[in-house]
Amino acid sequence: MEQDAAIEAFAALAQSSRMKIYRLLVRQGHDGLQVGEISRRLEIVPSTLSGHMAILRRAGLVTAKRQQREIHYSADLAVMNELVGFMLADCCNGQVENCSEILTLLEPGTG
Amino acid sequence: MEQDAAIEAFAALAQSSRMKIYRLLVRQGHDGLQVGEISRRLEIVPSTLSGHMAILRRAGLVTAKRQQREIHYSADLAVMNELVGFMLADCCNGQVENCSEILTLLEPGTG
DNA sequence: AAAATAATTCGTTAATTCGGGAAGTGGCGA
DNA sequence: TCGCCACTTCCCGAATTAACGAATTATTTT
Repeated sequence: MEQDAAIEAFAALAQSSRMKIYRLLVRQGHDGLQVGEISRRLEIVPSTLSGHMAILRRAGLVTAKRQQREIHYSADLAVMNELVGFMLADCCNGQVENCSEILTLLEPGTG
Repeated sequence: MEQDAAIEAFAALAQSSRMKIYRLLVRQGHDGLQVGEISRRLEIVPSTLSGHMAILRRAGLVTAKRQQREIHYSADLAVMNELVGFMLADCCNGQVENCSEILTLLEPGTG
């Protein structure tokens, strides 16, 4: 992951509606949701929502798949991993023993 | 972690200079760096840098400690953990077996 | 007490972001 | 093929964000 990609991902998540969308898709799992359903659940008008989806898509955080008339979006969790790896790379100059915090970090399902 | 806090953290990192600052501090480990040193290394003028440090500080991503005349900043890695936990909470409706991706995620030092 | 150094706050300007209505695409059923 | 439905693109005003010089606050040195 490059810095520009990381910034794009963070910027995508640094907005109330988009964070709700992403977290909703994370909860939905692999199947995801179609745009209309997201629109109804989060009460975001289609044009606005479409813009948000494009931003999340460009950031790589979600993927789109057309099914008949609808477009299904789902969260790509791997990008979150890359993001964290990038941000914490070479922590404590690689002397991880000086930095035990990081070892206990990042256990899934904590939040 | 609340949504507003998460947004504040992401917004703080969604900016080129601030991401460089944060990653620099992550590499420096517990001791951190003083503002003047960050200013020299990243070539950011003091007033601009000060604003960036305040944003990172308010987001909880870094902590400041005065030592004589200088102020030392260091990264607080725990917040990154909370952030990821919050974003991925209830992944796949809690059925983690449907969502094995997350289990292989987030191994430190990957990036 | 005055000068020097470290960092922050203030004020201005330029650029970016956000939300949503109107209009445009593309796929599907009658 | 005509219309409908799901979604996207275009456009706009309003609000937010970014950078930096000048002035300010806080701490140390002489």
